[in-house]
Amino acid sequence: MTAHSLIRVAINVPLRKSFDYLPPPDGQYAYALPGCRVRVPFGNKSVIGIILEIHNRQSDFELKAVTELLDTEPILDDKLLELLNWASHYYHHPVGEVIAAALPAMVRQGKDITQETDTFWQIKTDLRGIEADLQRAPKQRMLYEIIAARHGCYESSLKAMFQSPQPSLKILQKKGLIVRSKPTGNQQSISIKTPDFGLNTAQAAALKAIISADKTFHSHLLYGVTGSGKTEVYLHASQHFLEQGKQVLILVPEIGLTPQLLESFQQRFQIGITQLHSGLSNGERKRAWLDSRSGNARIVIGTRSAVFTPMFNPGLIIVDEEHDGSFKQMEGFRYSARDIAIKRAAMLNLPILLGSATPSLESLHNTYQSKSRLLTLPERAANAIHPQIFRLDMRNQKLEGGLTRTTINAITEELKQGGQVLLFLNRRGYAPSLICSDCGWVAECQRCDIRMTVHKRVQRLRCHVCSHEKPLPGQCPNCDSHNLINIGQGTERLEEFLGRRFPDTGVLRIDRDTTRRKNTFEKMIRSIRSGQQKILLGTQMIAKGHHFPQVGTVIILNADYGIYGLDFRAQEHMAQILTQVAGRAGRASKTGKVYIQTRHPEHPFFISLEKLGYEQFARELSHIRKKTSMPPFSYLALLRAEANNKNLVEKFMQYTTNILRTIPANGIDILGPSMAPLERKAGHFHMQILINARRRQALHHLLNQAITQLDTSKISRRVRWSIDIDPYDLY
DNA sequence: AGCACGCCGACT
DNA sequence: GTCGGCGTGCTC
Repeated sequence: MTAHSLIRVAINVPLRKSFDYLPPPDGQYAYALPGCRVRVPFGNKSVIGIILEIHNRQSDFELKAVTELLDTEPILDDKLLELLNWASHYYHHPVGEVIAAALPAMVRQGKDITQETDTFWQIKTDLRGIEADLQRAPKQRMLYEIIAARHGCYESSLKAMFQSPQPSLKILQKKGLIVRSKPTGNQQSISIKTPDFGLNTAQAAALKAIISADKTFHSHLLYGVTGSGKTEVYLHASQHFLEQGKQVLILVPEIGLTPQLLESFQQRFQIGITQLHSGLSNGERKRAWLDSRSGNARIVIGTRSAVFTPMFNPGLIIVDEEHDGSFKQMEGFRYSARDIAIKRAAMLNLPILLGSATPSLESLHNTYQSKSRLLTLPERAANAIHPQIFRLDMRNQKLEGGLTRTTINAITEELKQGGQVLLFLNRRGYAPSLICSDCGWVAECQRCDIRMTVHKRVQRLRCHVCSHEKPLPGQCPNCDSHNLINIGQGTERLEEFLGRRFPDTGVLRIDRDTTRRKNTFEKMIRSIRSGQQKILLGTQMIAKGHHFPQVGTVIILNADYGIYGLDFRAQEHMAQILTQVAGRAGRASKTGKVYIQTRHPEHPFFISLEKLGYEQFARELSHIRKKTSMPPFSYLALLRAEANNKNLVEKFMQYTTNILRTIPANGIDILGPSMAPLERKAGHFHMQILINARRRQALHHLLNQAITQLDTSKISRRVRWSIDIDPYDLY
């Protein structure tokens, strides 16, 4: 480093640039490296930034000096920094904000990250003779056994495996069974608890493909229906890398919805497993982050933002339920954790495993293009009995509680046989609209262009867009009539109806309203498995990856979204939901039944999906996308803008469109500007421009130029605008 | 974003 | 007279 070196710093502000500083005044300078945190003067305050680069280029600014260097070694290694830089460019999002998204709050705020001294526990006495002591204390016994099996263990690893191990450890220490000590060095060796399950031919082939080139980038799409044994492949593949002393990163859509995956890993590997998800406190998140970074945690399982977790020695990345929309961040820095995971694997030269029973068209397309390898797990023989599917015409039918006669008979029949019934309705609340039968008044949100949903139990009207709510009126606010009627079906109303219609049967509703409190979802899942409730109903939540072995009949109430849906992904989504939900029906012993209520029973959508099965149907959808030049055959960017003044948004959008149209570009369609499908949201007017490009390169080139102009324009400061690369939906 | 500066309206 | 509204500019 020369004396002229400047320090380029990323700061968490929405500006698409970084800032140069002079080295800190004292000898800390020598340690200043990319990836270290610094405290710097910024405007008239002091903020934390991350060093991006040390360089000796000229600067046009009157530079200030770094106040303080906070780390003596980088907290983000070069590879991770490179990934974050790439993401910043790819998503056209300010680096400072991208880096901020990758750091736990405490690290971002400049808190000390030296790991608090981690107690290392070892076995002092053999269990012989005192077994009785631990007979009544299963937790202590488990802790003891883990410490014994691993020849000693860090307390932090135990914390990652158990709720709060400290009290039990104290007691074990008092009993003289364990002792604090120095690490012996071989605690990294893994212990595999559950005996190895054999793999079937397809699983073994998949495993072989994954580990055959275990030190180079390869993308694998593991395609298999629920129960085909994907988890077993994850476990074996992980084992291969763990045995080499490497770490495994596992991304899941929502940790609360996939507790079995975590359980499987915890049961199989007596090794540091750490979780990263929204339910953690700031302290816990920092701890998990540090454990992954130090290599103390060997398996890291987390949601979206865990894709940025630093790792000491990464060996494999797994993305479970890769098609799931929750991997896409929908606001602020709008990234796809799945896509970034693929990029990260490529940069680190590691294999990546994407798993799904209903892969996204993008991932399937990658396999057709040989960018990814398709590993198919056929159904196990026991599950090969496909459910019977019945499409029920809702037209000209007398509906009871939104259900056709046939549907109700099907429920009665299943209950008679002692099985469970699962009803899928993607609408929470009691009824999606409230209208006055005398004057035609409709309950609408004052701040959004949408009808308010009736929530009967809490006696309130709620807006599902902006969460605005108000008391349920007793009479029409317009004409004082008492004839207010609920229109349509929500899960709450369906629950009420089913409770009345089947009074002797337990009914369980699972949606965001009934699972709001922590852990209720898991409790409900357990309760379903125990068979207490015979009728289950819920939204999307119940469609995600759970085995309910006693469910014999599945009923889908609003399948028509897949036909009417304006969104270009509507059919793909509905096909995924139908396939996943239908996969819940029936197990080895008897054929399951799936009833789909629709107004278009003869629509090709249903016929093709049923006839072709998911994979072939996905190919058909892919042809349509190709014809219409939509992803994965084109690349999209959505430029959105909002303001409380409609006029202003329109002016900004016109200005932006002019910029976009004057930049020469090949193979690019600019659609819009148009009002967003929901013109008014929470009192703000929304507009958007859709940019559809044949080539990614051209799209980025266009955006870079347009953004430069927008960033320097006055009007852009008066609206909130953002760019969404590879948007998940067009809303 | 967050903050300061600055220039016009309705208050003690 | 001045408190405060938000339009404008700037952050190395």
